[in-house]
Amino acid sequence: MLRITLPDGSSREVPEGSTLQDVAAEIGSRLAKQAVAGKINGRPADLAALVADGDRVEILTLTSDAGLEVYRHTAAHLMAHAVKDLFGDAIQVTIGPSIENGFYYDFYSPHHAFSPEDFERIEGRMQELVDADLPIVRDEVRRDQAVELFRSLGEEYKVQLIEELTEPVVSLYRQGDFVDLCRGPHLPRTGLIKAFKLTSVAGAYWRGDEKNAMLQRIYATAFPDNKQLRTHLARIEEARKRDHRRIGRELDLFSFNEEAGAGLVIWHPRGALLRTLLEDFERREHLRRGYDLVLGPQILKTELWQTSGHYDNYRENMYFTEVDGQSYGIKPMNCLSHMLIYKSHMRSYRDLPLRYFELGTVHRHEKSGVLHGLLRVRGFTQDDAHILCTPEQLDGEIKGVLAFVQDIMGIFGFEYEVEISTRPEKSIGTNQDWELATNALMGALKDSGLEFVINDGDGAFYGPKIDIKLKDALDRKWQCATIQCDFTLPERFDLNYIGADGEKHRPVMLHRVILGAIERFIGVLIEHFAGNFPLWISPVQAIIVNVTDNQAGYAEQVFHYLRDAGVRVEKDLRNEKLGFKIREAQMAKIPYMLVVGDNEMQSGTVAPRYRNGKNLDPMSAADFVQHVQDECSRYH
RNA sequence: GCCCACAUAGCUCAGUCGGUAGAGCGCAUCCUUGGUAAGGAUGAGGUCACCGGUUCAAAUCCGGUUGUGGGCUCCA
Repeated sequence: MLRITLPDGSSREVPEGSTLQDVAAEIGSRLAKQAVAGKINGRPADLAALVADGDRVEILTLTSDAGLEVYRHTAAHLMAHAVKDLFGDAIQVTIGPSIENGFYYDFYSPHHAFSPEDFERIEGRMQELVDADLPIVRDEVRRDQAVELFRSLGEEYKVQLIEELTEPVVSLYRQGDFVDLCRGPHLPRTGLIKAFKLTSVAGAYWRGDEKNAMLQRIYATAFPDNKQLRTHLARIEEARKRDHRRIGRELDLFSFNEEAGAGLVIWHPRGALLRTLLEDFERREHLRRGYDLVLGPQILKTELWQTSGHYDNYRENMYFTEVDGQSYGIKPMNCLSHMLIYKSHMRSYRDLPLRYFELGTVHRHEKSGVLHGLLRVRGFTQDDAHILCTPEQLDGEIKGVLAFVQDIMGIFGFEYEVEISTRPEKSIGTNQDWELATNALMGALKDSGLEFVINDGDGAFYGPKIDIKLKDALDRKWQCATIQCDFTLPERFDLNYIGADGEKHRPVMLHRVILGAIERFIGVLIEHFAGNFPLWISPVQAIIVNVTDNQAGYAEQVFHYLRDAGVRVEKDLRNEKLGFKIREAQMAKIPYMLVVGDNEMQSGTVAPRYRNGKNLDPMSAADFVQHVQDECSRYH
């Protein structure tokens, strides 16, 4: 007998030669049925794997992420099998991992571009392979044998993968006549895959390197049953409805125009108002926290961009213009004028920290393929600040920014993830600088009690950084706030201050944004609220709707009263039925509809209806102003 | 930038085999004065993204450009 340990700490005896499947059966018939794979001493393994005396054993089911991952990875093999059956030697298989909510498989297919029309055939073949219930068998062979095998199959990408492995023995998984190099584990039979769907096809570079061949990636998803699959697809459909590009058009917030140029936002009245409200909010919040408002020009001489290093490192992304033989660079970042402001005086340590804040509009020539609604544009406005301080002040300044970020995200109710990126291979600055800055960033995060992940070697070449990523409706993460230490600019611009010792010292610089780019932030904001903005930031807070023409004069009076009182109000006095006007206002997601009929006119009131359909008791216009003010102040 | 797809009225879309353009919504006018998510009638709107090619004939086929979408790479 063998003695094994289970995750709950209990131990169990099983006969010699037992597999994970046997162990599962030993524990319970239901577990045996639900098992998809397992772990032996923490390492993932097939159900067919043998257990040994003293092993720590865990059974994975579809209720765990790890189990679902195995399930989807097996589904990826199933899809590759089907594609190989249908397209044969014309294609080569490469890799196919499971991902969040699904999986993909990359194929090298130089002669056939997969299209959604192929999906049905591929799904059909997958179903046949499921129905055939093929056993999935693990096979371990020497590396050279594996190379030989895949070479004979014409699978050059697999050959390349194996040749780069260091292990003397590699594992293969076979199902029917399909064989794939794979670490595993996998489900024991193809018949266990229940619900899957191919979702999209896209190009992807081999190994994610743009110098390599372009492969074709088929995205798909798989769930334990059809109900869960349908739920997932419905959720994606729901998310599409809150796509900021769609809502932006429906609410008439902004547009793009082919004649104006790609990635250049055109703000319509309501969108421009929303943006202005955000910007006003930002100015207030920055002034409260000891920032100075500054403004720099849109274009600066090219020589200055050479001094800063942007010309050497960022030229590809910049727009240039030349007048009277003088070349200017249109600013892609706001730091330059901030450096010049610092340099405009002799600085004492008593002046520090200096916090220069600018809602700075920048232009960057982003690659055409990356543009995406408001979330990735070529012209945008950052809520940018550069903090110049002494090394001793660095820690406190970083904490101040983190607290700022938390305040603001709390006001909007955003979910976010925090990442810290450390020194990359190609970088400048001394080890001492990097250590100081990295420790300061990490220490501040720890002290702030924020959870974070470390991206080793992912920092900017000029310094480490903290990134805060918001999630959009489709669960994609978008970087908004970022805090970056910068060693180059104080150096390049020879910034200094006179310390208490009477000597010149180099200040430390922090570059930071809170919302990031206003455009991107609004994009995420739209999706977050599905266009139902909180009252304090709604471009239109209320709309007056009259029941008949009879109240038009009274409605006008109320309208002017509210507008004078600072309420962002519109009026709909058209000759339409009340229900029709309510419906339109509702679809425009306007928070309050103020109904005025004969009753209200006689009593000098309005009858507010909230966009969730609830009615408030009729109140005077003055009371409504108070009501709006109260609601706005509750939100921030 | 790369791969694939797409571009028809303000919006959402139909348009068969290449034979000269259609719907709903919206808009305008008129009727209707109606109390909380669509009242009715009539009408106007399109160089089928742009440029070129094939053809007797192009929204339709081919090439290019621009823009858009899904990804990859890159990034706020």
